[in-house]
Amino acid sequence: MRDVAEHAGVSVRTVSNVVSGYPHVSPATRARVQRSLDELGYRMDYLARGLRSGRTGFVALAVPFLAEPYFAELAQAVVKAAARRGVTVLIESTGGDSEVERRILAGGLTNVADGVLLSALTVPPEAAAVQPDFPLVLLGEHGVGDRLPRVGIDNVAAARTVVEHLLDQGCRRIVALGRNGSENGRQRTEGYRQALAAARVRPVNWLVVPVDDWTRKQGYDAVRRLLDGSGPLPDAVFAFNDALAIGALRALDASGVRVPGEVAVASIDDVQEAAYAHPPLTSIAPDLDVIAERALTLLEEQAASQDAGPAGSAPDAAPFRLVVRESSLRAPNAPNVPSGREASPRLASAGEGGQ
Amino acid sequence: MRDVAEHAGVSVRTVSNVVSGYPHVSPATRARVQRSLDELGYRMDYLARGLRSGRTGFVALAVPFLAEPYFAELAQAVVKAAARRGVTVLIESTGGDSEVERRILAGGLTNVADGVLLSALTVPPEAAAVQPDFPLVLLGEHGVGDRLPRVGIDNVAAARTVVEHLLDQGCRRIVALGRNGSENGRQRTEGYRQALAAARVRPVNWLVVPVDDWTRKQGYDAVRRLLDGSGPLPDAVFAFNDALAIGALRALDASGVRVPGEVAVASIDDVQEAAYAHPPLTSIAPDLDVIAERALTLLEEQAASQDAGPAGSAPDAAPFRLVVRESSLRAPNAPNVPSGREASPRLASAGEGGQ
DNA sequence: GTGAATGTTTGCATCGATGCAAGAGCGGGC
DNA sequence: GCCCGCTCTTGCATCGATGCAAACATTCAC
Repeated sequence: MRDVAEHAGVSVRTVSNVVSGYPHVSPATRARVQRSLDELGYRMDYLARGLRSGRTGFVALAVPFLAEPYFAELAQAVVKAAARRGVTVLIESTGGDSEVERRILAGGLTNVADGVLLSALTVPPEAAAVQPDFPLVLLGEHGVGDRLPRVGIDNVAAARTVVEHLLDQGCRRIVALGRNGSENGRQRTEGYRQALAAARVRPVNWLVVPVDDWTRKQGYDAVRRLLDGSGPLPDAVFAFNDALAIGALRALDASGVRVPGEVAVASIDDVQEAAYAHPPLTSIAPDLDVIAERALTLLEEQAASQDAGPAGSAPDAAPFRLVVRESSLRAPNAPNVPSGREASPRLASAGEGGQ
Repeated sequence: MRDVAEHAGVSVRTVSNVVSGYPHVSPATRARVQRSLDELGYRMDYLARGLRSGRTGFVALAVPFLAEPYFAELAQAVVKAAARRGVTVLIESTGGDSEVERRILAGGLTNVADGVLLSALTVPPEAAAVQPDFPLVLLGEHGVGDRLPRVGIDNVAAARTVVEHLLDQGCRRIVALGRNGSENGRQRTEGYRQALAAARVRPVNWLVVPVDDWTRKQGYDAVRRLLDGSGPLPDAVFAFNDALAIGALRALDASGVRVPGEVAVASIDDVQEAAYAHPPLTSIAPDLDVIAERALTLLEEQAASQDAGPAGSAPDAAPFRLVVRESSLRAPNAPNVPSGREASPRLASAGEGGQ
């Protein structure tokens, strides 16, 4: 910048004024500086700006596994929303390592980012208890410390919606696939329970199958074990996310079980892959755009407020929709076409998120 | 840091020495400073360090679409490799916008990252012509400016390997699905041509189907059109990436065409989804770990060399493997199990990358 | 006891930008 | 003719860390 100033014959400060769009610069000077800027190929050093001004224009997003489609699509939505605000997203993949997550909660990304969005598998309670001194919003995870602001769908309601749909299809022996140590898993189990209880399903038909993590492989293995077991077959599988459902579908197919004829399948996430599954997968579609938008807004509000740290959480949940596809239709007369979010509007009933 | 220095009764410089692990600090002092560090909850300001030292510890990775599984898995591999070196990855999603890519090539991420990894859909020739003044490595894209260093598989060889495999299975009317404006598309088409020519397939059976982009939807639509057309059915589809293949599989299934019985399908990428497709998809698996590792090494070398900019490219290609699954086996006697990379070693023949 | 060698600590300048407030130039009102 | 107010431009200090080299302390050899 000093070079540019010399080249244009003005002070460093004036160059800064031109670059940052300060209004009181004469057109002549502005033009001359601009020319020098171009000629010398000046590039702003964002670090220096960040150091002086305290704001970097970065927002950090930490997710457990970038290669998991749900998180990739979430990241994409955040990047898109951030671009609209002129903000660059710095993505970090924690690998689900709670040590890394702890480090982030402890402020490991402060100074380099104006705010942090954390999508943790499980927020350790003791970490959730402390009040961070930087803008922070949790994505998805919920319920542990309501002290931390959070954006996500109502997991209980989402699970209940899926199970109610399966009940509507005449299923009575529904497996809940995916309980693990996570809070999300607990809540989705709870939604499953509520739906069954409301429908007065006999307790002998309540089946909760645990898994280690929410991957295709775990879904495949769990269903394989289920089919090899001695108990009566279920007539539906409610998978806690699409990856588990995809694995379940493959296992059912491998065992020659017809879907949805013998077993209906539905889950939560509605990743792109779901519409191309075999058969196309019924799933809950969280509104990722709204989630991303709201999360960034919360960060901005925190940054603007004096105390800088996360304030009391706004507890309203993000909206979601149930996207019904062939995998859960017991009387399959729907066309066997991949139906995206807009492709089958008549089949998509509104979710109950947002309240 | 100043606060810590006062609290511990030492100079700022000594605190810096402790933090950065400078060897000549007496144990007593080190302990005292460390205690103050913990007590005051000191956090390093990476911006300031980066400003002073010129190295930030960040590497930028720009990909077109994070939500595309291939790029998500590539990003995951880069993050993992970077973590081993104590480097943090800053991921940017360009949205395939060539304007954004141009901005990155022009140095939009310099100063904030020590190096840039760019996975561009199409590198504009005029942008590839200039010599960047910062460490830069291209991922995947290839052939335009051999001046820019690049890491990726040999697309021609990969495509040839797939088509040879389909020919081995007895296929003679093979569709190449995925030509578009990209250099990658051109090269994969070339590999297809080479394989057919070597096998003396009659020109009437050479079918190249263009698409707009390499997505499931484009694959679905293109195959739909193909099946609705009047020409004789192909007996194999070689899709240029897994997304196209997944779309193709769905279209074939929707039309009641048996895979691999009537039409074999194979492609390139071997994303996790491929092993769970219906039927499990034969695909070329590029060694993403090697690609990521090599790309970071190239960045380091550039950073170490005096001229700082990318030097002449090391033109050796990254290794890949052909992972054979059910979708391409004309006599399907393989178990209908999702076979991951390690799951079916006997079926996986070595690729010819790396030479 | 003296000088050298090694080990430990410190001060100062600096990276590149911006916040702040003052200085320079100029036209108009009374 | 003087002062006020406005526009445009500038100098200086500063953000938080590190490079450099000097200063100080301690030990050792002769």
